[in-house]
Amino acid sequence: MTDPTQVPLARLMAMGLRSLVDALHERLERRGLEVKPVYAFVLLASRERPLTVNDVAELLGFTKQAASKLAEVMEREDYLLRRPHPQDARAKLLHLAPRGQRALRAAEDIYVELEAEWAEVIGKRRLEALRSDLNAVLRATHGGNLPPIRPTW
Amino acid sequence: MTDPTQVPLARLMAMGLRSLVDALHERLERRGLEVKPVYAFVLLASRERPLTVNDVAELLGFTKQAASKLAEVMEREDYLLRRPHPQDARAKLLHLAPRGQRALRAAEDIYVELEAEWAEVIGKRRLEALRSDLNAVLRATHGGNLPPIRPTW
DNA sequence: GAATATGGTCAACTAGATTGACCAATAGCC
DNA sequence: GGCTATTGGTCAATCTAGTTGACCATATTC
Repeated sequence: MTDPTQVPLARLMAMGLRSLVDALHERLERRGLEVKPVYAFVLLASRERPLTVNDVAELLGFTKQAASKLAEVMEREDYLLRRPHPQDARAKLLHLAPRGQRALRAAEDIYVELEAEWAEVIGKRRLEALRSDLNAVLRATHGGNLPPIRPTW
Repeated sequence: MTDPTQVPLARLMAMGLRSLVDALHERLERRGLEVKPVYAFVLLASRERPLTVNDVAELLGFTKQAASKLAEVMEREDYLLRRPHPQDARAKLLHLAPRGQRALRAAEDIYVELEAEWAEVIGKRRLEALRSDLNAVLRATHGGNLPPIRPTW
């Protein structure tokens, strides 16, 4: 059975998140990039294609108003560029601006570093297992989708 | 090498956390316990011995003022009981009040359920691996200790 | 026993979210 | 076609969970 005095699973997740986010942003800052944690999630999710404001709201798990504000700030700070959606005149696509591109590449670099450091402790195989297991569990418990990022606190 | 288009590790952690916290609190609420996520972490950490206000601050990763406020609210809502520390007249020990005891037991029950559900997807062995791998990585990257719980956002 | 550090609280403030009202454009439907 | 409902986005006001800063009482150090 599960030992009830173990560290709770949610706490492990929380600490893992905290640890990764802190390390990422420490190293981003050393490269002169002072982005807030939430920026990095948005940039990383914009790799394949530009997101809409609503995509951001869903991704992060907050209201579209809050997502709209965030997009505005990130545009003002030159991470994003709001441009009209070619197919839908209501929507806007959040393209990566030059600084956003740079921050994204830096974040990707740093993730490679961080994952290497994790692999040094538990090994490459176990790290990949961790990744794929989490993916599997999350999709299984959320009808094939991924849940929002922001923790309910 | 690491596929750069994969879901970022921090995002997996964030979603895992979110998923567990949401599920826990949904089920706590169904049992008539309307606690905030942060309460559960404090209660679970109080299992072995009562914490001080400063312990709570360290555990969660915020200021002692904020921890003090939290303790006050949790006392007012009958989850905790602030009592003088027998060895140190400055400090207070946060004992579990009756409702806190109940909430703690409920949370433990629900964690058993949730972990069983995760195990259904990835298996018991992999779940234990996940737990021990996270533990190992966190301790290794934090000088043997565990980092705070609250994500920097 | 003086100086410093630690545990805790009070008060004022702030950042980052929320709710609610609203407009413009699209989609569904008869 | 044209009416209605839905969707994408923003503005404004508000709320809340945290912060910073000042402070007191007790412990610790030398």
